[in-house]
Parts: sequence; C-alpha cells; structure tokens
Amino acid sequence: MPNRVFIIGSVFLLVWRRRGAYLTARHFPRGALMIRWSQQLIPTLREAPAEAEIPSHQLMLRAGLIRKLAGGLYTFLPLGHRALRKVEQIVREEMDRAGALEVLMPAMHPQELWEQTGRFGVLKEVMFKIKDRQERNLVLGPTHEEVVTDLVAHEVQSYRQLPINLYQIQTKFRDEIRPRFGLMRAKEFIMKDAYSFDMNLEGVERSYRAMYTAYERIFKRAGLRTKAVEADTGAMGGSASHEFMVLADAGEDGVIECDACAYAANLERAEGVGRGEKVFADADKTPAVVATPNRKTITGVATFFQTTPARLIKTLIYLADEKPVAVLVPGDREVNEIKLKRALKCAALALADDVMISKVTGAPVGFAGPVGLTIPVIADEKLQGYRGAITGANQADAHLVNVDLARDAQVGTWGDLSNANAGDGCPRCGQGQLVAKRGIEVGHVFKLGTKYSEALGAGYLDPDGQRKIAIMGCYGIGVTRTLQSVIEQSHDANGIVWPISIAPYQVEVLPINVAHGPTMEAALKIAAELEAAGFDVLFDDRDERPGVKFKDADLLGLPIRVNVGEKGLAKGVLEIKLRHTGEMRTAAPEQAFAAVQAAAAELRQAVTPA
RNA sequence: CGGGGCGUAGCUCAGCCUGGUAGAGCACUGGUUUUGGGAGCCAGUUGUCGUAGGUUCAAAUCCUAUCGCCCCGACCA
Repeated sequence: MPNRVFIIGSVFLLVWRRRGAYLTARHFPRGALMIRWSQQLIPTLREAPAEAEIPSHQLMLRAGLIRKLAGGLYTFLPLGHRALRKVEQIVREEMDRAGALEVLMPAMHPQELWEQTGRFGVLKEVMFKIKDRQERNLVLGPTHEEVVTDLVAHEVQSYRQLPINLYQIQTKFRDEIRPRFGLMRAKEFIMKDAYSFDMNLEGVERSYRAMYTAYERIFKRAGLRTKAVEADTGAMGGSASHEFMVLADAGEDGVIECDACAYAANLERAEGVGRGEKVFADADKTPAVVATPNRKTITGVATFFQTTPARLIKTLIYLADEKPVAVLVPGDREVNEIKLKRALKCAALALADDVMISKVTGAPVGFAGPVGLTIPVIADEKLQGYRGAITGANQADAHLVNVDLARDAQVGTWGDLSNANAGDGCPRCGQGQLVAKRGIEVGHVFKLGTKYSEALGAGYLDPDGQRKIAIMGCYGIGVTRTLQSVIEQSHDANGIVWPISIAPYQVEVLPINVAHGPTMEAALKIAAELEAAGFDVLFDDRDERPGVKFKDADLLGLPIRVNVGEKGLAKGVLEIKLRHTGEMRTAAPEQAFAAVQAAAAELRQAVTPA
C-alpha cells in the first residue's frame, strides 16, 4: 500500500501545474470508490429556494441531494441516492434478520383486484388510475395489501407454510391532496411494506412484536430518535396499531405523551382526563339571555364575560351523512373529527355551512347553543356535569348564561369527541400530565385481522384438514420520508449532520490548496488509505477558496472531515474534524488513518442498537 | 376541493400601484491579485417577464382566461 501511494503521489506531482491544475482518473487508485468532487454532481446552493419551508427540505435542495421535477415529484441526485440506498440497506438487513422474505410486487394493479376488497371505493380518490391500450382499468398501487394477499391466496395452501412475512421496498403512488415539504409527502415515494400471515392470535402477536423490534433497530441504526405511539387504524382497518414518530416541530401529526409513564398516542386517538372545574358560579340559577354584540368567537365571549374558555360550551353544527347534528365540546377544546366520526358511525362528516347553521339554530354563525335545538345533540363526555356554563343563545348577538347541561338541554349521545389537551391527566397512570408535541410518522405497524385474507381467499388447511383464514398484519416504513426525517432531526445552522450509518460518504478529505504539491500528496495518501480500508471517501479536489470548501463541507454534513493544509503540514499534522460536535483533532500523517478509524468507531456506537 | 399568496436570469429578489420597451446581489466564463471559513479588481454571458388572448401608439406593468408553484385545512408512509 505505501508503495502504491508513493507512486500515485509522484505521478500526480509530475503532471501538476501551477495554474489550471487538474487531476485525472490515472492519479487515483484503479477501481477506487474515492470520488473527486469535481467529477461528481453536487450542485450546492448558497441560498434556499423559496419553495422549501422546513429545514430538511431546504437542506436537501441546498446540499444537492434532490431536485424537484414537479409538485411532489423529486429526482435523487447522486448524494441523495447514496443516502437513500443506505437507508434501504439497513431496512433490508433488519427485515431479513426478523425473518421476513423480500419480494417485489408490481406497482401497477388491475383495478378489479381493488374492487374485490371494496377498497377501490374507499381509496379511489388517492389512486392514480390509468388504462392500457385494451382499455383495461389499472391503478398505480398506493399500498399492497390486495396484491400480496392475492399472491398468498394462490401460493399458500397448508399450515406448514405458515407463518410467513413478505416484504418489499418499492415505489408507491398516491394522488395526495397536497404534496408538501419535499419528500415528506410526495406523490411518488419509496416505502418498505411487509405483510404477515399467521394462523392464530398468538402468531399475530409474535409477528407484530418481531416487526416492532425490527423497527426500533432500523430507526436506531439510521440515527433517528423515534417514539412509538398508539395510533388510529384509519382506512386500513384492523385492531391495534402503533406509529413510529420522529418528534419534530415540522411534524404533521400531533403526539400526546405522559410525563410520568410510557403512555404516548397520536392526537387522533389520545385520551385526556380533564381536570378543570365543571360547576361554575351561579350554577343553580336559571338560564338567562345576555346581549353579546359581535362576540362570535370563544375568546371574544370569554373576554366579554371575564371568564375562561373552559366555562363555555362550544357548539358546532356538522353534517353527518348529510344530516345535521350539534356537537358540543368544552370551549377550551377542539373537536376531534376522527373520534366524532366513530361515535356517529357515519361515512361522511363535514362542518355545516352558514346557511345550514342559521336554518338549524335560527342564528348566524357564532351564536349556536344546545338549549332548544331540535336536531340530535352529541356531547363530549368532558361536559358531563357542566353547570353554570355559557353557551350561544341561538339568536343573533346573544349568549345564554347559567346553563346546566343536563337540566337545560337534550343531549342524545355522550362520547369522547375532543382532542386531549396539554396539561390533561394521563388516562393510564392517572398521575402524570399530558404533554403535546409534533411528530413525523415514519413507520406504522398494524394488526389487520382477516379483512383482506377473507375477501381474497387467503386460507390454508390446518392439521385437522379444516380450512382456515390467515390472520394478517401489515407494517410500513416510509423510506424516503425516513431519509428526510433524519435531516430534519439532525442539522444545525451550517447544514446537515449525517449519522455515519447513512451519510452519502463517511469521510471528506479536504486539501485546502490544491495547487500546493505537498498538500495534495498528503491528502491523496490519507484518502487512499481510508479507501483501501473500506471507507466511502469524498475528495474535494476543487480549486476553490478554503472558505467555500469549508462551507460546502458543513452543508453536506459528512461525519468526518480530514483537512490537509500547509499550516497543519508545517506543524506535522492533519486535522480531523467531527461534524456533529465540531471537535477538531490533529494527528501526524502516519497516524491520521488510525485517528479517523477511531472517530468512525465512536460515531458507529451512536447508531448501534442495544 | 375551500381559503390565502406567488410566477421577472441558474438561485434570492426589485421593477407592477402611477404603462414608455428589463435590473441588483449571488452564480457562471475569461483575465488578474489573493489563498485556513462563502475574497478584491477588470471584462463578459445569461431573460419566450409562466402561457394565451384582450385594451393601448406603446404592456413585466391594466383586463380576461389558463397553467404551474407555495402556505393553511380534510388524507397518509
């Protein structure tokens, strides 16, 4: 090795010129993976394009990882592609480790298959629909329950073939209502989806646990801090499910967690125990109308009465399957439409428009109340026992005080209809307080049951020769979203801070002045040594000012940087700079390789599962 | 789909209100000085002003339509 490096350095020096200096392939080890910046496509941007709002999206564009083709459609440039491949590889290794089998299913499906499970009707809005030349209806798969279940229905006959878990890493297509935040919500994205088939509930539990554990390992290895939360099952159907959330301000989901116990849930399903008072002043008096000109909002009314929003009863008119219903929640809470939909057992749910509201309440928007309504009334259970409350009076510019909900209104149904609030009591331990955060959903595990296996005939013969239906689970990871989440969670003012496990390159070698022979000789030597030891090395051979190269290095965020410059060489050292701490270490050229190895070992510790 | 905003150079944006024939910074090319945190000077390149139509002697600017993009809501990995 040292000989080869010497030869490389010598050849290099021979051809070196003071001006217009260049390196060609023959100056680098044959078959080397070491990449010269000048030969790569790394279009860094000094400023963030206006289209990008959140840090990870801006940085992916600025660091030259991705470029947009159209809304929700992105090209992965070489650097982004390398990182993506590394994430995929981690996913693959952990799925294999958990015993899942990799397959690759078509992205294009016959529409008929979706009609068999009844999901064409449910998902047709999000599916891209195409026709072939025979006018056959095809869809681009937004997910693959139908296809995998069809496969298993054909290929699995016996209990001896079960359990089985099939997975793929593949592109999904969803006609998103609103693509946003770069790869976070795209029309086309890469997903790892796995589907387990079991014979009984114990088997399902085992499969579910195996995936849950695999997910913890995957995200740890990818350098992500995630939180598993209880989740709503949504359009998938099924019983239990957990989402793996990356806590981040840019997250699209609300996450509620307890500060005392392990309880954590998606806001969509989180329960909160109200701790506020329910009996207010003048609780025993009869309702009275008070003029409240132009006080249409909760805060406006609360200010008018010099009281807290919690004393108000918020009354919203919804149309549930086209029929009006009044929904009551405490004034300091939001209606949770997912919970409401479940409580009403309806398919379509929407807020009523102004016309409908005045027709139903006899008052303009902002003055609705439960007293005297003739439409069905459903109330949040946190309103149980509300007395001395304030509501709209169902007439313009007026509210009703001293309302005793049980005495004065006809509540048809009670249920959990509102969002948990920060500060609520924990429904599990009863001790802690709930805290509200934002999260990005990067993974989701479901127990599906037999919805698909039954519809598509995925069954087997048990040892007694009885025909049984397989019980399914499904497990998704948004691979492209995971990649961007890492950046969202790991960056600073200067750029990306890659975990070593998924960094496009592990080491950047940065010769400060490429026109200085000894600098280049030393830089090539350490780069070649690292390369030979299996490191992915990016060699910044650009004839740029040091400041430019340093700024770009920080922006790219490769975990270990080796600076080679005249000042260091004069002191007999190379500099090894760690991106995540900013720590600068120095080592003599012959010790530099060992120093990088040591740094890499430290960085790998941080992404090694327990 | 509802609400809001924006389309002018590769990027960030000014010009539009009050019409007169397109600009700045960065980037890019060449030269030169410089060389440890986005350099200085000199010279230069870059535009169907998103598209189509209309008003006008004259349209980036006014009007209409259309396409695209971004943000807020319902959907989800």
